[in-house]
Amino acid sequence: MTVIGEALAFHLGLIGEMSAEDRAAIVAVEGEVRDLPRHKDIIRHGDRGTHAVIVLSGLLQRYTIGPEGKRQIHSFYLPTDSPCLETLYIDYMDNNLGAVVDSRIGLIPNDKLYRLIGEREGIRKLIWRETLVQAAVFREWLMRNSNMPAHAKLAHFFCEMFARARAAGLVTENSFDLPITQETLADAVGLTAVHVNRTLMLLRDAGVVEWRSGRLTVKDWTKLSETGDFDPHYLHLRETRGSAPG
Amino acid sequence: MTVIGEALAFHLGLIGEMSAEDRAAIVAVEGEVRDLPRHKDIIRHGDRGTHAVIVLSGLLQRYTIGPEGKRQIHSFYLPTDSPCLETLYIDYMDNNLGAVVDSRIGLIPNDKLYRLIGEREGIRKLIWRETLVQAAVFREWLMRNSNMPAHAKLAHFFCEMFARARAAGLVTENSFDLPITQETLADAVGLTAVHVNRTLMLLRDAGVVEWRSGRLTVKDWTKLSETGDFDPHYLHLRETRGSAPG
DNA sequence: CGCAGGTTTGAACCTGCTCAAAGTTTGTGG
DNA sequence: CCACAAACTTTGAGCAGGTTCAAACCTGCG
Repeated sequence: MTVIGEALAFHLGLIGEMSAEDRAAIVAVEGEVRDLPRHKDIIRHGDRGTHAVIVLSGLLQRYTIGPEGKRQIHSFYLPTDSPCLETLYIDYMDNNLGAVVDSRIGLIPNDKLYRLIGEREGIRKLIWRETLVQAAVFREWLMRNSNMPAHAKLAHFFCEMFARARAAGLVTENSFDLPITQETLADAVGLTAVHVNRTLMLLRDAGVVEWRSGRLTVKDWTKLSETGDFDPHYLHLRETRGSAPG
Repeated sequence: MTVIGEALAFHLGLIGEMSAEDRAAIVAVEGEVRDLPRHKDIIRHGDRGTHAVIVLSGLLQRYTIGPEGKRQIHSFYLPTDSPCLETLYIDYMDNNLGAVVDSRIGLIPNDKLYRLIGEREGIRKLIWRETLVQAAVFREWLMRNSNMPAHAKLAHFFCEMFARARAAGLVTENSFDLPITQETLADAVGLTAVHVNRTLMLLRDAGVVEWRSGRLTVKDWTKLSETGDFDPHYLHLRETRGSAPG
């Protein structure tokens, strides 16, 4: 039983059923634990992925840099999230993965996962499913960033992060760590830092959310999810009621 | 050997190597061929996917409808494309799949694919890979719709469709069928039909593309791909030179 | 205590939106 | 093969949400 295996089993358990045997097999997975300082990348555009990554603490981001230096963030990864399962069957990366703040990650050699996938159908299903859920999240971000006005974008974003944090057991008292800057948030939702700032003040004044020193508190979930037109289905969590706090 | 199996084998062959045995197994796959009239959906939000879909002729679109009736298109599917491979391991759909114009599709029962996936590692890899490539496309659309000005969005969109059409062997004389309306295009790139129209005229006047009666002709690939800052890597095509015409 | 990174503010600007109407093309029935 | 309707494209003019650039203001940290 390893920290990494433990985290992976926990995470996969959030999106599907797992037999005791499968769980045991996953929990036994070993890998390298590594500390990743803030702003450092672990995977770069063009790399050939050889390891799966799992977040143990901190926060990671997946992003690309556009031609005029514009950064588009594709997703954030909370502790127990595992980006890069896609490296299993994609030859080389078309985006970057880096640490938003000092983080601790686990690296699992793809070989180990290939073996599990080949031997255990249940695990194969779960890992495959995990990659599909991530695709669903990308689609939702596409919808959000293409079609929503600024205040709805922010609300939707907060809802997603809250729902995921909650499922991962990271929420206490309706708040959780979201250690990103307004600039970073702007790069995620496709707005300017300035405009994010102004919009944020509206949400704050409306008593919907509080966001200070890297910790987000949801003051009024109903208003927040209505503002962001948030429907957690796309996260395909087993416990979909995970969307409402309580 | 069936039309459906044939098409699927061809499509998977575009993104990875396939052994002769695997090819034979795929080509033998049977399914139901069905005609889908324009604007009719084959899969709806909330459905439980039981079949994989493969486009035989026409054009499909994947989309969601927002709260104010706004439609976001997530992707278009050209002949031989196969949306919905994800239904294999996702319980229910979080989006719709419908026909843009009268189309002919193949329906493959998931059971048949489960068997192939379980028995043949090569096929498993290819199908999984296909679902991952689609995720990469969603990420690219996210980037495009979040960060690019109108003219670049259109150019990028045309580049992608052209590159994919070309890989699928649908391009002749630098042109291919793109039977969508400006309204539909607007819903894909996150603009208004009016603004799409105006932007289109600029590209046309600049001699970059011609788009008339549902057929797109690329007049100047270099200018087009520069305008759209298009890099075909994310399509993960085996023949990535598929991006340049000629 | 002072600095660096992050947040807040202001004011002018511009891209893309809205609404509404006029053209044009496509398809259908007579 | 024409006539008509429906669908799609084009045009205009005013408007607004979000951007830009620049400066001031916090806040946490060494």
